[in-house]
Amino acid sequence: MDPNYDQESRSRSAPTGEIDNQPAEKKRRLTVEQVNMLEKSFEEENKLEPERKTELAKMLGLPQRQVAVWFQNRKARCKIMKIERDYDVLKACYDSLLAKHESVISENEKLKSKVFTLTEMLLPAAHQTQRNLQGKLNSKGDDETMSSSTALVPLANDHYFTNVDETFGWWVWPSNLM
Amino acid sequence: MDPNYDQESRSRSAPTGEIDNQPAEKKRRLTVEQVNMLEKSFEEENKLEPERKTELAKMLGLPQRQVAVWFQNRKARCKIMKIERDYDVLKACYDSLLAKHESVISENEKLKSKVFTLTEMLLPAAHQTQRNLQGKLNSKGDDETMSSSTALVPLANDHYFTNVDETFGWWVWPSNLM
DNA sequence: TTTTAATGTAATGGC
DNA sequence: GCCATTACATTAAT
Repeated sequence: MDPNYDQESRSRSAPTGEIDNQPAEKKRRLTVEQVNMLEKSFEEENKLEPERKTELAKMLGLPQRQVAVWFQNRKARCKIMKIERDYDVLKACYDSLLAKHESVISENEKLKSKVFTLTEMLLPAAHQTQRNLQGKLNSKGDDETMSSSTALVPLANDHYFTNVDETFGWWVWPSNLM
Repeated sequence: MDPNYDQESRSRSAPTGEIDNQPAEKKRRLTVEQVNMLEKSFEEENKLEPERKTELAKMLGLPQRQVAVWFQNRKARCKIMKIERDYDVLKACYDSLLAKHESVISENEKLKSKVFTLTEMLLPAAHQTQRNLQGKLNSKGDDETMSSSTALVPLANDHYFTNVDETFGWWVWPSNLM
């Protein structure tokens, strides 16, 4: 499945070679063993102390300079990988929050509807109270024509429910209902 | 300010062997003029057709290969810059949404409180209805000890208001209030 | 098969 | 030592 590119074909200089003996050649590509060891070492400790560098270089048969370069490049790679991970994490958070937000919005709508319903349910009581008061004041009542939409209490509508705090700002509750 | 390198190519024979004939040694860095021109050209057109490549190379005194490589690297840089920009944009969106979310949550709390208040306001009416029913059933009423928290209707609490749909699921509205 | 875009990796030089 | 830059290699896609 995976193309087994052998590690020997690319690296012309021997793995044991200290410094490339070929003058004009640039050596490329470390062997998989070298990379594995470097990777393992990097995982253990991101920072490369001079001592470790020397040790690694000797173990891998590489110039210290190359080991140091490898670590630097590895760190750089690490950094951009981090950026990508951060993006993915943030994206997930965003999506999650968005879902939650929509859920709350939905709940909000239901609550508004509920408040509306409850308010309408309170209208007869308010009406009753009002009628009682009126009955006491002028002992004359005609209430048959008064529907909820023409009640003394203004009919609640969407506008009133837009700002929750003001929903009942305009109305004083009858004392017998408080 | 900038070290003026000559633009003659370097490069030795590569395994894949490109057109490399100049024996000149390692010259890295391009001059600012070269970079400026490449940059300008890149802004105009991200894609590098062979013709443009030839023209640019001639204009800059660089091997075509080097121009091509520069464009490749420039694209790569472009990409990671894009990732960073995307992150920033997403972050801003997230913060904005979070603020909105919290605002809605706050409104939600107020609505719940409102529903709670309205429900309590409805209790006397419900109580009254219940008392009337009881009066008809057993003609015996003691209601003085009945506070809102011990009303026949369960007292609404936070739990009941957590899920809006169930807020009144447990209670049947008295027919005279519907 | 040839070319190239995209990606990965090694190396250089400046600060 | 960290960083951006340059260069080369490799793989996928055409």
